[in-house]
Amino acid sequence: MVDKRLTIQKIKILEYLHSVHSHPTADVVYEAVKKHIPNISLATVYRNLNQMVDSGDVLRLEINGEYHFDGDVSKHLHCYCSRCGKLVDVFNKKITDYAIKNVDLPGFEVSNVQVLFKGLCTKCS
Amino acid sequence: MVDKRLTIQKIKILEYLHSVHSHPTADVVYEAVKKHIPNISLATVYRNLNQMVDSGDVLRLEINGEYHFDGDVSKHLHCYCSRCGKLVDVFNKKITDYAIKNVDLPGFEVSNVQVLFKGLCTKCS
DNA sequence: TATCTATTGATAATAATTCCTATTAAGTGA
DNA sequence: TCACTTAATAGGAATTATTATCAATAGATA
Repeated sequence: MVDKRLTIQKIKILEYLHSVHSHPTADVVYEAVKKHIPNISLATVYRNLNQMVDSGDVLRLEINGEYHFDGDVSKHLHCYCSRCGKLVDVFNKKITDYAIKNVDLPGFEVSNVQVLFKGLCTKCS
Repeated sequence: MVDKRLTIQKIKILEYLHSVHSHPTADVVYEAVKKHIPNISLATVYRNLNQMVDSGDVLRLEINGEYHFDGDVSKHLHCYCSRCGKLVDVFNKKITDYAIKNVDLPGFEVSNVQVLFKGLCTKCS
């Protein structure tokens, strides 16, 4: 019995996400994967990205009304420049660990913490 | 010389945001303010909400592809139930303070930290 | 290799947000 | 108080990211 099939589309999408640290939007992923699978559909990209988010293999961030996808699901934070739009990773396990340890939400079962620093990057400030 | 005018629309929008803790979407704000200003336009609500976000008088959260607005701009965290969609405030200054103190981003000027806990609420888990 | 059915490609549909423009009304100064 | 300037509004059209639909295709299993 099969209920999830491994297709070239899925492989190439995940491969691309693992090869970059740029937090691409679905459209950017689409353009990149198109180089390997010229007739891939944008719907397929969205469909698979959402599936990967649901299964926990990909992270989805919402910035400025758009979804950004991240192939790195290890605990890390993000930093966003409000002026130029640059979005970068921040590896600081201390902060997420501290947050989870101290949050104290009786009954609430935390599965994920998202931390986003907004401000101005070196070039823009 | 005037460059920002205080209109009834703005006043009612802000009044509404200050009266609730439900993190309404633009549409919900629109329906609420309509009770006071029946012919207010949805575009006006969006225009003013965005203006308030830019000026720092209102907070904007992105959850599930929608903007949610929060009239409380004091430092606090948010907690979101992935199943029922409930979004609640978490007042825990320790965590944001710790995050800002420990983030260590040379050159980056942090103006705001957003912390979102995702998981299952008491009823849903 | 034949079969089953999950997945795809193409495109239509949806929905949140922004844009456009004639009209209205805040704020200012006479 | 009143007229004037122009920022802001109402209403609706336009835009755009994302999702739904469905016949055709291609993974997995035996």
